[in-house]
Amino acid sequence: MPIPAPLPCAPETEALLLAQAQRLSGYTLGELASLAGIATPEDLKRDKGWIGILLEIWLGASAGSRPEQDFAALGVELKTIPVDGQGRPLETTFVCVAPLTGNSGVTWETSHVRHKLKRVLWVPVEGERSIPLARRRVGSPLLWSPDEEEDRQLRLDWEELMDMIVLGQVERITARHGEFLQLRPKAANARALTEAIGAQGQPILTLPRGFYLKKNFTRALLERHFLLCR
DNA sequence: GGTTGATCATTA
DNA sequence: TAATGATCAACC
Repeated sequence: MPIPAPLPCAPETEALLLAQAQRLSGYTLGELASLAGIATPEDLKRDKGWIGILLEIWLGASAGSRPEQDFAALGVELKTIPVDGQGRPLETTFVCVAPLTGNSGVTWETSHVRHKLKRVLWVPVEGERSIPLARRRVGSPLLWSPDEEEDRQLRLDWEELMDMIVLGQVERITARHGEFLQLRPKAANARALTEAIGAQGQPILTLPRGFYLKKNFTRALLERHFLLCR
């Protein structure tokens, strides 16, 4: 097997993207970092997005901040997901920031959540903290779109959460709302505030929130893939 | 502050 | 021990 090289730019087709991702499975993060010429941090405490950046480099996604999907021309979003030894997710998955104002007329069909999740390249990575970061291995990738059932599950949670936001109940939302999609803070710290709608319809300042996929959702999605591979 | 990339660490 | 609420870094 030839040693792989990072893609210099976004692949032109889904098939090429998937093929490159498949080439990476089995390699450790230390190997991929070294081959890409970047240093591996001791741990992720101060580099929480490092694995995501590393995989973006290898798959030819434009690194850094971008407004749209990782592979805009393909309409594909890249998500690395930390998993345990059984391939089960260790963390929830951030989807996008939740709009807390200006939501009149927004529907599930036109929502950022649905758009982001329309097509996702999932790349599982060993995530147990007992494994040194450099020795964690990349797993086999999955190019996924929500099926009817998954779309319905997400829509029901999204509608519940958005109703609360629109009705000025954002500060009453906890991570317990939603079976598969939850709303949680997404901020630099507790001092970062953004505008939202208060209980009396007045503007308030509150913590920015993000939509996250709960582990039961991503676990099922990865399991479905695993079953199809046997 | 807001976007991207997420995981940390305290609590229940 | 798992999940919630909090936080870290880079770029703009």
